[in-house]
Amino acid sequence: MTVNRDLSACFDRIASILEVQGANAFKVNANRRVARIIKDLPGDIAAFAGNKKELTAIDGIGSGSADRILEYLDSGTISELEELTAGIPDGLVDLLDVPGLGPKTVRRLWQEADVTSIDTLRRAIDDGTLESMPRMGAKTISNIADSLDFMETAGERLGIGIALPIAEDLMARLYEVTGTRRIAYAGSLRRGRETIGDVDLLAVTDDPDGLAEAFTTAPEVAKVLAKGGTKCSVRLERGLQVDLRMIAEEAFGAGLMYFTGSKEHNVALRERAIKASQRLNEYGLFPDDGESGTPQSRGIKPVAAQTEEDIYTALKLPVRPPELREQRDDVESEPPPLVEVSSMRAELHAHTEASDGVMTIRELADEAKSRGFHTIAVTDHSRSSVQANGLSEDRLRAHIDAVHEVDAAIKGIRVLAGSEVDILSDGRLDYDDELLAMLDIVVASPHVALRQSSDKATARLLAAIRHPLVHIIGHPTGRIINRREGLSPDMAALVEAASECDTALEINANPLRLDLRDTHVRLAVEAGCPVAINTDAHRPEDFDLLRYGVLTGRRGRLGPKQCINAWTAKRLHAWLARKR
DNA sequence: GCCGTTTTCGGCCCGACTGTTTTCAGTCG
Repeated sequence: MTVNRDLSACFDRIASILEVQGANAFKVNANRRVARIIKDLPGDIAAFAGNKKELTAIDGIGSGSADRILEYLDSGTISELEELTAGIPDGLVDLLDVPGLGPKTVRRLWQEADVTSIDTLRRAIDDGTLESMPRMGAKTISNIADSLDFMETAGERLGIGIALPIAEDLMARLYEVTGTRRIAYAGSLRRGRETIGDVDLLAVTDDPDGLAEAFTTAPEVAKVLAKGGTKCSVRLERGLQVDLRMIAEEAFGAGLMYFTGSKEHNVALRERAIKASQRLNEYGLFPDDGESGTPQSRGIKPVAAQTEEDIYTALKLPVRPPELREQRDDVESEPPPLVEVSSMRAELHAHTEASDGVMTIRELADEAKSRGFHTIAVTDHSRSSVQANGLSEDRLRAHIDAVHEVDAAIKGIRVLAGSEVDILSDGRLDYDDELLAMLDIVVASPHVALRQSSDKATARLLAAIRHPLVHIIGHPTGRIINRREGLSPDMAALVEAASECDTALEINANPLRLDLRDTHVRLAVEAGCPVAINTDAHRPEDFDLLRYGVLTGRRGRLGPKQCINAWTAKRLHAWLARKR
């Protein structure tokens, strides 16, 4: 799948160079769109080799892009990209990454001040070259310098597990401000993406100035980027940008929809509106009278604006949950029913102090019961996971008895004796079948050899999926977001085998993992294989991570019928018993 | 570059904020 990423980067680069060269903006966008399509493709782009017809069947990929994709798959290069690259200095495209610098400015910097890279830009600021350029005042130069400083310290996008609590804390603070009536988060956070670039907050308030003041002077704010009557933008100390938009209560739905995006979804909705002689913006859906000027500024009453549901309905479209607004489906397609946190009834992957958790079996069971679950599986690590205090065979036998004792003693929840068994690098499991057969549930997970080849990883995971005693494959790729790539198996082959063998693939809800990832979940859903959402709890508070797994499931179109944690106790236990 | 129930050309989403200049271009989302 690294081919997808590399090829996607090629199209992004083509777009960037064209942009700096001043090419038609729509041409630039078309290339960006192709880059995005390839990056989001759940399967390997190499599967399209030699098949132009299937490529152009994808919305957004035309004849020209298809040719360039085929050329890349055939030769590893795109001649057009090489020509474009030869026409500009190395490093020029990097300047587009500087916040506040766009293609027009980069072009001017290059042609008028001989700035061709981040380094030469820094020098041009230091030696005063920039000051001599027209439309380059002290404030602009100071902002560019700040951006360069910011880039040196800023890391990657923040994980949703960090960004969401930050947003919730900030929202709680803004709720305290007099006059605040409503606060919501939008953007990629609301769509449940695994990483977040910036946070969008929407507010309804009787005192916009007071709220803007409170927001921009909050203690965690490091820099105020913008402060206007309806929009403020700040950067927090840990680098996260937060935008606050103040909107009217009667247009809350329109604002929420607009700022939730995705951008591509918004474009699709606007195009839909235009076809119906309407105009859609963040203030509402308006009839288009053909006059110039914004409809809201001319006193035109919106057709819909109060809620998102009103707007979708007025556009004659099905209401789409935020997680499915990445524009991977046509806006007209009916979204399927999706899993919800409240529909989760079982936790099937959790640890106790026997391996690397902190709870006793009883404490784990009590915690699960307090969450309203009908089943909790005790799945401590197996013997090879030495770093996690994995259980020897003898310890596991004693542990099984201890779990069954708690199960007999506690009322209102079933406590299953299980194990998170290592899938060894060659696909064998870490315990003998005889011992595995004594367990109520087996979660098999890869923990070591996470850099092996795609072919080996596929064979390894297929062996575990097909093992007659395995119920669930835990965190199938072993990736850690922003830290470790993990395995890249042929996911299409895995979900097909999982479907045949009735083995569940896990969405590990830990926000550092989210593994399966959303695009993999979608493949699993399409293949019809069972999917589990587990928190992999080591501490009581880890049960709260469930929401991240549910968001990921929803982004993959996972419904409660296919999610084994949402099943009734009777159905789940019957399903587990079939592999015993 | 892509697209098409207005189809092979002509259009392609829309508004806020900033900085600099004095009416708007550029950037961003």
